[in-house]
Amino acid sequence: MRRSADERRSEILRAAVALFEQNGFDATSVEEITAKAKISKGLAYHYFKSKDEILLALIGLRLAELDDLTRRLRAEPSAERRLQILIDQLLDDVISGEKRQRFLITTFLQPQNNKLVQKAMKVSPERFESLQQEEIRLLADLGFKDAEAELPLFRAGMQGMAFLYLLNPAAFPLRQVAAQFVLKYSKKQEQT
Amino acid sequence: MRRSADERRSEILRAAVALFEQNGFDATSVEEITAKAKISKGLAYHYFKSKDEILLALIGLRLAELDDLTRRLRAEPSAERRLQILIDQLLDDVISGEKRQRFLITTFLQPQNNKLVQKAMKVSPERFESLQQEEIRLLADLGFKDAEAELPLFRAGMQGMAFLYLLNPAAFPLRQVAAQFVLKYSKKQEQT
Amino acid sequence: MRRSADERRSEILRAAVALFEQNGFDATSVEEITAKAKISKGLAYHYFKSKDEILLALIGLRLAELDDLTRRLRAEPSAERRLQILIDQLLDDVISGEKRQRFLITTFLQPQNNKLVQKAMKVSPERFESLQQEEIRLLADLGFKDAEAELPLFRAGMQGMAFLYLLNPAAFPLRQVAAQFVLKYSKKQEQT
Amino acid sequence: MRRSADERRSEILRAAVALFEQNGFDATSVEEITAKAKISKGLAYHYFKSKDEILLALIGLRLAELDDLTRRLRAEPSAERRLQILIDQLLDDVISGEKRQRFLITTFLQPQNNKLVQKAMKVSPERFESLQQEEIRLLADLGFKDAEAELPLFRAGMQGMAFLYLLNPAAFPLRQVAAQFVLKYSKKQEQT
DNA sequence: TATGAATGAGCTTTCATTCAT
DNA sequence: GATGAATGAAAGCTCATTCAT
Repeated sequence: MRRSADERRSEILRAAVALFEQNGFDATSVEEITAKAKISKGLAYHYFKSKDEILLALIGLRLAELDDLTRRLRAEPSAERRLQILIDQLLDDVISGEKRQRFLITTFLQPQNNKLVQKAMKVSPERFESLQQEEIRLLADLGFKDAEAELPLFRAGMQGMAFLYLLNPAAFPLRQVAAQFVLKYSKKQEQT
Repeated sequence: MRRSADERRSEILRAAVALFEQNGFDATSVEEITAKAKISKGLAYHYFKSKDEILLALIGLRLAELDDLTRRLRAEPSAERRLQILIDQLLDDVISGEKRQRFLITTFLQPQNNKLVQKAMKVSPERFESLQQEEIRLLADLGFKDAEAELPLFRAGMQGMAFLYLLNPAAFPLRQVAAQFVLKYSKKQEQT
Repeated sequence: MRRSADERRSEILRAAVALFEQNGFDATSVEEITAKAKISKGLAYHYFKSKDEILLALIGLRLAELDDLTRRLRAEPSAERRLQILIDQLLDDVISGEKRQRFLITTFLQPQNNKLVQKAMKVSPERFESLQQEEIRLLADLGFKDAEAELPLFRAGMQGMAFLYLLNPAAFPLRQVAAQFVLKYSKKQEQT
Repeated sequence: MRRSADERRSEILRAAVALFEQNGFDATSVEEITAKAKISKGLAYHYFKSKDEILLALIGLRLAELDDLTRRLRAEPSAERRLQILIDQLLDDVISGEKRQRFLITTFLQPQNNKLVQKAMKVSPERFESLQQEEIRLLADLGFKDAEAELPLFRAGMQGMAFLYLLNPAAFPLRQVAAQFVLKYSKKQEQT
């Protein structure tokens, strides 16, 4: 069955990510991926130079999604609504994409993946810069005088919620905590 | 060379943790561990039923350290100083034990380790309960009317700082952010 | 060197059976099998899921040979000649295939192989039924009024000869005893 | 706990035989044997030079039992009762000692055990000779003119019954067939 | 006698990758 | 493009045996 190269690549990536999420990168064999994608092993190596390249492509796809978030933040004038966009994105990533998020986090944290991760991030470094600018603008618009200084703490709160939920979803009331978080940062305007 | 059982176990664990931190659990072979511990492969299996059991022992050791933290919190009357204890512990874990912390986090997050992690945590479940009680007491003493409700957000901030530092130490000014964090929570007394 | 899948499977089985006969299943390593078949170790696992599966295939091949015997019995009208067919088969199995027979017997008798043997026999259970029917018909045609009741004793005699020969070929005059056995069962017509 | 050497040896052998019967010789480790016998591994090697020596001792014990059978046959004047003694012994060996019998047969048949078996039988070769004399005498007394010529067929019947029962106890009505066998050989007096 | 720490060779199995077809 | 046969290295684990204590 002839398909376009892009279609093929997508099929392989779709199969791979499902298996990586479930069993981890190391515990997933190329054989399993190709079986799930219903292609031969040889063909997978036609499209990807190695198993690592598959992971690389996966990370790339994920990072590309950040651009969309940045764009949406740029387009929204209201600071409150921008804060809500960020929170909604977090909730969606972490609740709908629970397994994927766990997989990405562990991939990024494992030192043996360092080179790979560096490689993936080098593709478009301005990506992170743009998002950060949006976050700073948000904090400034929310009333923080030194928004840049506030950013790390803001991010820590965000990532911390995500992390604790992923660690034990049943034990962490993510939606509720997220609402508290929004409240805390919305009120900031009148303070500081 | 004959050694006592405890000594040997420790040597193996010491070698294992160093390698796990550096290359990850999967990428570390039992052969490498025993080479580093300067013993034969067979002997490792004399002391640990499997490679997984080595990891289990390692996690157990780490969790046991929590008890010490809880004890120190209990013993300290001043809320401000208790907050500082928590922060210092965090800084120490994450700066001095950067690699180890990364290793533990990824171990806990990877779904393929679920059973293992469950097993390790079952050993002493009251451990987490006690620490949580201390954290709630701290927040209450810091002036939070509903300390229990505040806990998740507090923890999110703490874990988020640790996480962002581990993700990219050079890009996250941990000490500085931690200071901000302390400030924010110390002031709470007069608010809410 | 590329070969067809069937060819390869046969090569592996041929090598395996020779080694199993000589040294036993447990004492034969997959490495030895693949060395003898002049292929890599990995390839054996491409064709057989496990070492056990190789044994399973071997047993299957052997059991399939029973069908041929049943067919030949069915086709022969004379009872005397049918008795001779059975005896000839026994002599052939046990004299030409001495080692193989010893290997099969021990494989079937060892309790640790129980599951394997059950699995191998489940493939075609009617096989044994058909052969048994032929044996009963033979005994009936040889003059036994209750052929079904006679069958176990008949079989015991047959198997006993085989067994004693295999136990110590030099000490058991199989051909001669087989001739006595034939004589005894041929005369039955006039008796009982 | 100090015990006599003989007691110790017996304990080890008892443990070993139970495990060998269940899992086979190869699949039983010395560790398992010593655990079952509640002694240390070192001690087992104090009493037996090797794992093979344990098997050797086991076979020796079994062969020694033959002497008792021979003695009982010698002491009994009635041929019918002697036949019954043989049959009873067979039934007992094979029904009560089903697993053990299976283990012994496979041990004797496996070519890799040849040297071991030879060694075990060399201890007292006259043992087999004596029993054989008794069997010949029995057949003669039962009315066979050429008892010596009849012996192989007689033995084949005996061993065949044992073998078929061990192969599949549920499918072979041993007691009933044994009764038929006795009948057949008892009547011989008037024939031939 | 008695222990169990220690070894080292060997086992089955997996797997990323290559390549003839 | 597409297949799957083929490789070889390495992994986790077992085990008979030895030996210091």
